[in-house]
Amino acid sequence: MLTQRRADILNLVVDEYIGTAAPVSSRALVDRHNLDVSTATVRNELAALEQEGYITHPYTSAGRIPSNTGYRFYVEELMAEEPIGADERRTIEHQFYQAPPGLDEWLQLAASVLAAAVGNVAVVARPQRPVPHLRQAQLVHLRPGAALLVAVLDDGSIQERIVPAPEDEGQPELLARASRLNDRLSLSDSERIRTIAPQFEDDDDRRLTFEIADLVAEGASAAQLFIEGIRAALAQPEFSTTDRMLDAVEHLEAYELRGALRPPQSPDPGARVLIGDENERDWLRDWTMVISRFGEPGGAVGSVAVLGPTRMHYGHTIPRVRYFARLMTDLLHELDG
Amino acid sequence: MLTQRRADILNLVVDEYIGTAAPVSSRALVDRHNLDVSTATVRNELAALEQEGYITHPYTSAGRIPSNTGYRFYVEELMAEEPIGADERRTIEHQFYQAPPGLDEWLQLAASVLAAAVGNVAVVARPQRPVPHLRQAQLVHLRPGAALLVAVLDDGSIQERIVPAPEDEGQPELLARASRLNDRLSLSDSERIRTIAPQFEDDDDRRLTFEIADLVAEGASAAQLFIEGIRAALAQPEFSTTDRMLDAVEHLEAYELRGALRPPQSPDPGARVLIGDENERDWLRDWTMVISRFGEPGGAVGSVAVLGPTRMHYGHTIPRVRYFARLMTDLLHELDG
DNA sequence: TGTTAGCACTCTCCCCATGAGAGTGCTAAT
DNA sequence: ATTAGCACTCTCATGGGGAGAGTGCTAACA
Repeated sequence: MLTQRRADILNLVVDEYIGTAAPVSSRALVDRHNLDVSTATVRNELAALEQEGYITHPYTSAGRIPSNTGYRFYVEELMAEEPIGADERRTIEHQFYQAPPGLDEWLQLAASVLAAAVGNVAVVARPQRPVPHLRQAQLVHLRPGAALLVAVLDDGSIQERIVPAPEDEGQPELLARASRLNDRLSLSDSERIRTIAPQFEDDDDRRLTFEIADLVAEGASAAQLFIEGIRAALAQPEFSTTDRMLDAVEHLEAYELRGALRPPQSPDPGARVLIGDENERDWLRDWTMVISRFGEPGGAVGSVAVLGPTRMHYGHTIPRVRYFARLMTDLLHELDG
Repeated sequence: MLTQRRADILNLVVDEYIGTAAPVSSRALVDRHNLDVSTATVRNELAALEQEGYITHPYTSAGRIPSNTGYRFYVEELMAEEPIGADERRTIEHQFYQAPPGLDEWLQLAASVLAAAVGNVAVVARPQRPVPHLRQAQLVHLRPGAALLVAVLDDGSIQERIVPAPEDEGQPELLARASRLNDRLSLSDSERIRTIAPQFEDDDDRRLTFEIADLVAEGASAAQLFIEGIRAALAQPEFSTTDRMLDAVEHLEAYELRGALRPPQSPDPGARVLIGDENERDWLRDWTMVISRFGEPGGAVGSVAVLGPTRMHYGHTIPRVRYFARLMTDLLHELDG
């Protein structure tokens, strides 16, 4: 365990490094935080902290930089959380009540406001149920022999597909068909829909039922992501060379991020912090991800996450990720009545 | 007008510069294209071409670089188009027939295949009608007092919104309402829907009709964009400094690109090429945009575009943009029967 | 035993001079 | 009209040098 003074110094080193992005010297610590010991004493403590693995040296004679272990200790024991002031809260919530109401609008807004608040990449994943159920299916006549099948699921998402339809049926017949199907299939998951299908006498009904089962199953696959703040994140000194920037750009897109976030099982009240190699993906080795799940247990669950360099303003970012997750939970409630 | 030889030399300069991204010297021209004149002669011609504004000098004694006028002349008079081979065509089309059928899937695929084919940013805009019409509206019961209003438009897009509903109505009543509304509103544009609204006796019907008119109007606003190939474009020497890369990243997002593409009026058979300051947006000053519209006149019209540095492989890019526009037109036909 | 002043040592980074190399423009000859 | 020849210009890579920032260590001190 670290002595009090050592912990204090580690705290200062991390704070300083987060602020300046430059290796921290003993002089800087003493001068800027009026410690009542000399730089030599601080140097001794720094050497000890390095010994124990909390900080490193880029080269023999530069200042100290926190290691991943250092960051982890900082996040768990030292960090002072920067609370969200009433003003900030009001400004943010105001934007949501001014925006046109609607889940997608709000998710988009959340991503961009959060990104602006933390100056890093913000990712918001649309809430999903692990097993979505059909709320209602609809058949829209397109032309003889083809219709648009639209399925509204219970997590609020809409799936669509063009399907073959009986040549001689127009909109009225399709409406009748849809209501016949809805009577039997409404509120079922795709598995159940598939088991019901064979019970339909009519060939077309049966075929359409399988199509509906497919659509419902699709609803459980990839969640839609809202990504913002790439430009701000890339402006940081960590990406000062073009190749690092290219690497980042390559990975900061929906497909890759979906993999990094992974499907949420259930909401969690706090925020998980994954620092550097605590992330599974290789390309995230130099990144930190702060992630929180929102929604109701048993209901649709989404994610709010912030991605940035390991040198991240943790005390600022973590409470804000938590706050946005809570906010989204509240907004979901509002939609559900 | 340029003499034949001068035009030939300009052609070579542009080809060479497109290939190497380095200023072209008289020596390089003579050696690599076994001209039967000396470098001195070529230098005289280059000086003349510079006089007439087709090429420039980065500094006193470097090779020549095409100017925007040079590129324009090249595109209109000199460029050899690189036709799309049967193999390439087959590979591309194969991907579309392998993909799950559906407009969005195809648009996404088009963006990513085109981006890979030209090594630059590809943007595909979802087809829209200038004045969309309602195909069918649907009301899905969410909870007492609220329903999801879903509108399917005649360009295949789906708009949704949560709306208040009479407290005591369940799904059956809402279905009846929807079919009542559809009978009157189907195939109307938002303007007409608004004029029909007052004819409804029932207050809720009237209110819902206005909501539907809103949704249909929204369908005419921002087109959905599919953007791919950012990473490839940024890897080019034009973006060799981080600030240029940051600039590019900042602008290469849906909101900005929508402005740059502007809503299409009607399909065009060819491809428009906008070089450097021929673009309206300031940030596109160093970019070239090759754009083509697809769809049927009078129907929904979308866009296929490629964005890259003015030093772009025009002979390769232009036919491919044209080809993808034709391909998308064909695929639209397939969806419409 | 913990703290501190002092100092030698190390490493980076910026600056600048330098020289090679690439290319042009011009002139005079063909 | 073309070309050889040459002076001239500008870039870019290289390396040396010096300033600056910081450390680690030692020896003195409370």
